[in-house]
Amino acid sequence: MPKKKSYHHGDLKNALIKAGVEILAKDGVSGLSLRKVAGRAGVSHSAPYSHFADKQALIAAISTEGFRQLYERESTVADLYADQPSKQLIEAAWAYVQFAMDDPDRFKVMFSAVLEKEKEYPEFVSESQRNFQLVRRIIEANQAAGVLRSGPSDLIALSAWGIVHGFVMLWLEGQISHAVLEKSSLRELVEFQLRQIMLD
Amino acid sequence: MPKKKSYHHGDLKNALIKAGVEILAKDGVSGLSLRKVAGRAGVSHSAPYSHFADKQALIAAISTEGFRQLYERESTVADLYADQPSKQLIEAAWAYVQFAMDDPDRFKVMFSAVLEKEKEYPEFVSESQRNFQLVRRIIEANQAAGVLRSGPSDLIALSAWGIVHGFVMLWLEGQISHAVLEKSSLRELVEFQLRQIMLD
DNA sequence: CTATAATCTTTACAGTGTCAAGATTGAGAG
DNA sequence: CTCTCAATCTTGACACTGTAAAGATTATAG
Repeated sequence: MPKKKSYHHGDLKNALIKAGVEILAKDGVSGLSLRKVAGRAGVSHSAPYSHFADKQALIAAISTEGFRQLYERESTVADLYADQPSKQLIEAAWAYVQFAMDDPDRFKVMFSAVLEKEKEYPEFVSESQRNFQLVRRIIEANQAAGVLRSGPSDLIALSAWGIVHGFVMLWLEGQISHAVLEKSSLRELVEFQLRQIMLD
Repeated sequence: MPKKKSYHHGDLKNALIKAGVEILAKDGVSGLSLRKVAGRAGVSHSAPYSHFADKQALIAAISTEGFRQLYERESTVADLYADQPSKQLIEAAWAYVQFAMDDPDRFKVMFSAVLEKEKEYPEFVSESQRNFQLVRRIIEANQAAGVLRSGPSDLIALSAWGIVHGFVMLWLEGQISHAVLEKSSLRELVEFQLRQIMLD
């Protein structure tokens, strides 16, 4: 890990991503500015432009890194419960929710960056597709075990992802009333949501 | 509708909300600035501060108005198919998706404004709760008709809302691959998603 | 009719993203 | 080893942003 104090930073690109994640966690998405990121990395305000075309590009890089870590967590859980499909499904969903709650603002940014920049940020696209393929594998294991209905696994994966993602989003935006939250823990709620698409 | 050209606008508050919605549709969420909104309403750049505490407050008002219109649409559909629960459910979901697609940026803003400002924007809270109660009524009708599993209607409503909302969000952020979209129309996809939680 | 409060304008300031020009330096060619 | 050049970083500038303070205008209540 180079950390000399010379004119050239050495690994500024990654340092900026890291600084961005930290600022995101501390000041939220509205507090994320290029200049603050540069400052935190100990570099002048327009140094980032040597590594990123614009602010969007930095955000895309942060998002990409986020998807990498998400995959790391999800695949670990998936491997751990590879022999118990239904548990695998629920624990993976729970890991997803936890990931979102660990750093809500980064999570939001991950899903508000790209739109149709598929051409501009190919790494982001491939990383997010890798995550979807993992979900799909989990769904197929559950179909084989009779836990989920048969049918096109990509569409069912979309359902499973959608139900969990939708729940997380509604939770993050405070749309889930206290009345509901008092009755059950978040963990129980997530499991209940998923069980809606699981066969008895 | 007063539209005189005097010093006092007459109905600036609503004019600002309207201008905001228009800018949102044209320039997207990143193009929404208080100054542009003021300009479009034909007023100086800090006139909005007579009606809104800050930019967040304007956004909250736009969101609140959005939820009002959403309720309008949803309740119309719900009334129309009141005697066919399963159709009522699917058409309501489809109306939700269409609402999001009509104006994606406004839809996003509606779900990215409040967080825990429950105290600061009570109208927003009550309006969004009104929408949830409507979903809940639809769910209860479907439970009574044996279309949905029995169980706490608030939790099942959360599932239904979550699955549709999650789908919309993933769609809006380009997370739904072309491969999936080529096989089915959006309408078919939405119906497929919902059928995951419906009994056969 | 007049005082007051609401509404709108003007002016000002600190932050922001971005660009252009220049300074510094690491790495390869000779 | 030295020279050169391209990559990297800094400085300075610009237009635009949100927001606060002070002043102008006017509707309306008393």
